[in-house]
Amino acid sequence: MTMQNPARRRPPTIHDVARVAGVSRGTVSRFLNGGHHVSPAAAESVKAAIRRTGYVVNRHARSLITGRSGSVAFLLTEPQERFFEDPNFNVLLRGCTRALAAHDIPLLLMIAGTRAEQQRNLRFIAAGHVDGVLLVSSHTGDPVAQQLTDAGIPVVACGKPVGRDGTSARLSYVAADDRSGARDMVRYLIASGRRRIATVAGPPDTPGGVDRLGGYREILAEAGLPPDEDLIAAGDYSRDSGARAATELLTRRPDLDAVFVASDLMAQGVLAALEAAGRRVPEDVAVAGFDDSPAALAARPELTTIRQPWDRISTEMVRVLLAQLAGEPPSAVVLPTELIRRASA
Amino acid sequence: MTMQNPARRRPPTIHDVARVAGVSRGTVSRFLNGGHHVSPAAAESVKAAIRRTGYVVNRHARSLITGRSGSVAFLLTEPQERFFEDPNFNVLLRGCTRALAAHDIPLLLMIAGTRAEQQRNLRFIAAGHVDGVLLVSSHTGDPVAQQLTDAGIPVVACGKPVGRDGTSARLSYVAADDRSGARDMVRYLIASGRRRIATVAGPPDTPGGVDRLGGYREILAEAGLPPDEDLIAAGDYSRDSGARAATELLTRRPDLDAVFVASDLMAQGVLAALEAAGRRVPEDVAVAGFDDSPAALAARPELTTIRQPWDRISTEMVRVLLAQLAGEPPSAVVLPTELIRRASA
DNA sequence: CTGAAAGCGCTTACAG
DNA sequence: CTGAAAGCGCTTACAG
Repeated sequence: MTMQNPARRRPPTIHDVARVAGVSRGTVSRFLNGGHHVSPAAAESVKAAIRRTGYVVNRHARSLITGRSGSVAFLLTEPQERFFEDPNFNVLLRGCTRALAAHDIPLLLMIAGTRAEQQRNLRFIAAGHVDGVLLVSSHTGDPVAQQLTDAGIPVVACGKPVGRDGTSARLSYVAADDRSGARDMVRYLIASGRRRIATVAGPPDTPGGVDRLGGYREILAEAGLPPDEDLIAAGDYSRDSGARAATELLTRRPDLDAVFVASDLMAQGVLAALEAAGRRVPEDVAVAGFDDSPAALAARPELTTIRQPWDRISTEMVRVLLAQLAGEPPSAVVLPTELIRRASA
Repeated sequence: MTMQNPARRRPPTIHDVARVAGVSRGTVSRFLNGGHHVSPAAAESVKAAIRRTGYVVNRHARSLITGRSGSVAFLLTEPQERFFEDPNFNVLLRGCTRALAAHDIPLLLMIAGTRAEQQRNLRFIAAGHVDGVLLVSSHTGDPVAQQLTDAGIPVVACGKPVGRDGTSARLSYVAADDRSGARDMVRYLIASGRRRIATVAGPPDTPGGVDRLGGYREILAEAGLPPDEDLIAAGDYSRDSGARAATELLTRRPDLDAVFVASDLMAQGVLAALEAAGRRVPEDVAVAGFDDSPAALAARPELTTIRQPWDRISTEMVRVLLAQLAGEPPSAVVLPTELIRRASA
C-alpha cells in the first residue's frame, strides 16, 4: 500500500486557483460555497481560473472542516440471498444512485446480512463517514433503523416499517400502497368471475406480508365472500416457497379458482405447482402477482400483477433524505400502485 | 444543508486517545498504522484507550494527508437497461462489496450509461476520490478504461476487454473462460446426438459475443461438421433479441435440432420462439444457455447451461485491484466454467 | 522507541 | 466585498 503512481501529478488546489485569479484563497472558497460576498468581477476571474487550472475540490479537506462527508449510504440489511434475487432491488439501487448523482453525492453500497456486518457498518456510519442512510430492510426484528436514528443519523427506509412504535417516529419512509394494490387486484379477480380466491401471502413480519393480506381480506369481506383460512398460505418471497404454498393450497382447497400471490417471484412458483398439478392458467385457475418485476414477464403465462412505482420510490427516498440533511423533519411518503393486465388472470 | 444534528456530539479524536493513553499523538498514529516503532507497553495502553474512548479514525483527515481515499469505485458503463436486467450483475456487485468490506474498504457505486455521466464520474475519479476502479463495461467503443489508465488510476475490468491493443496492456481483467465453456457445451450437444446445431451469439463487440461463437465454431470443425452461416444468428443479450434470432434461424434452417445460446436470458427468448413454432424442447430441439443465472432456473424447461464462477470473479477482481494498489503490476485472470445439466438439453 | 512540529487543502469567523 | 489567520484530525520525517 505504499507506492504512488509517479505519473499521477498532484492536482491543483484552491491556492493555485487563487493565484491564477489574483484573489485570496478565502474568496475562492466563498465562490465555491454559493458565491455570497463575492463581487461579480472576482467571481468571473475565479470562474476562469477554475476552468484554466482544471480545479476540482478536494472533498477530504472540505469534509474535515465541515464535518460532513458529502456521501450517502445505501444499506441493505436484508439477508442478501433473498433480496439480491429480487429484481426490484436493481431498479431501486439504480434509481437511488442516479438521483444522488444528480446532486453530486456518491452512494456507498453497504451489505449487512450478518450481525457482525451490521455492527461494522453501524460503526462506520456512526463515525460520520456518511451523512445519511437509505435503508432497505423489511423485517421487524431488525434493530438497525432504531440504532441509526438513535445515533442521530438521518435515515429513510424503503417500505413501511412494521411494528412502529412511538420511539421510531423519527424514521422517514417511502413505500408503495400495498393495501390499495392488493384491494385492486382482488376486486379485479372477483369482477372476472372468480369466487374461490386463495392467496399466498408474504412473511408476517414484512409490510408486504401484512398489508397485501389485509387488502385481500377486506375486499373479500366487502364482496360478501366468506372468510376461509384454508384459502390462505404464506411464503418467504422466494420462488420455491410459492410452489410449496400452492401445493398446500391445492391440497386444502382443490376447488380454488384463483390465487393472489404477494410477489411475482412466488407467483412463478405457484405457476410451476399448478402446472405440475395439471391445472391450466388462467382457464382453471387465475394467478395474479405483485411487483411487476421482470419475473412477471419471464413467467408463462405472463403475469397479471400490481406495479410498484420503483422509479418514483427511489427518487422520493433521495428527496426525503436530502430534505432531512437540510434540516427538515422526517416524513412518510406512500405512492400509488397500478394494476397491469397480462395473460395469467 | 446547514443544520447539524445537535444530539450528535463530536466523536473522539486521536488527541483524546493520546491523552487517555498517556502518550503523544504520534505514537497513537504509529500504532494505528501498523504498530512499527511502538513499544509493547505503549501499544497496550493505546489499545485500551481506543477501546475506552470508542475511537474511530477520521478517514477524511487521513486521506487529506495520505492522498488516498481508502475507497474503491464500482463503475458500470454498460447502458444500464441491459446490464441491470442481468441477474449476474447482482452476484458480481454483492461479491465485490463483500470482498472489499473484508478489507474495510467502502465501495462507491457509479453508473455511467450516458456520455455525460461518464465524464462526470471520470472527473470525480481522476480527482483522487477513489483509489481504484472495478470496471464493468463490455463494449469496445467504450473509452473509459483507456481514460482511467491514462490518468494513472488502477483499474480491473470484469471480462476480457475486446480489441485490446498495446496501449491498454496496463489494464487488468478477470474473466470466465468463455471459449472453453462454449466448447464444452457444443461438445456435449454433439455427444447427445445433435447434428444441426445452431447458435445465437452475443454482440460481436463483446468478449462473450466473440469467444463463445469462436468455441462453437472450433468444436463443430473438430467434429467434422460443416460450417454453415445459416445456423448462426446474433442477439444483444436481451430476451427479445433471443426470440427474434430463433425465429430467424427457424426460417433459414427449419431442420435445426439444437441451439447453443450465448446467454440464459436470450435462451428464454429462444424457448418462447420455439414454443410458438410448435417445437418441443428438448425432444425436437435442444436448447443450451450460458451463465447459469437465475433465469436458467426460471425457464421452462430449466436450462442446461454453462456456469460462470461469479463469486470467484468478484473476489479475484478485488484481489487483483488491491494488489495493484499495493504496487504490483496489472494481471489477467481467467477462471474455468462448469457445464450444468438440466432439462433443456 | 517517542515527542514536538510541520503540513495536507479547505472553510469560516474576524477584522477591515 | 475581501484578506489574513486559525484550525479541522491526521501522518510523517526529524531529532533525540
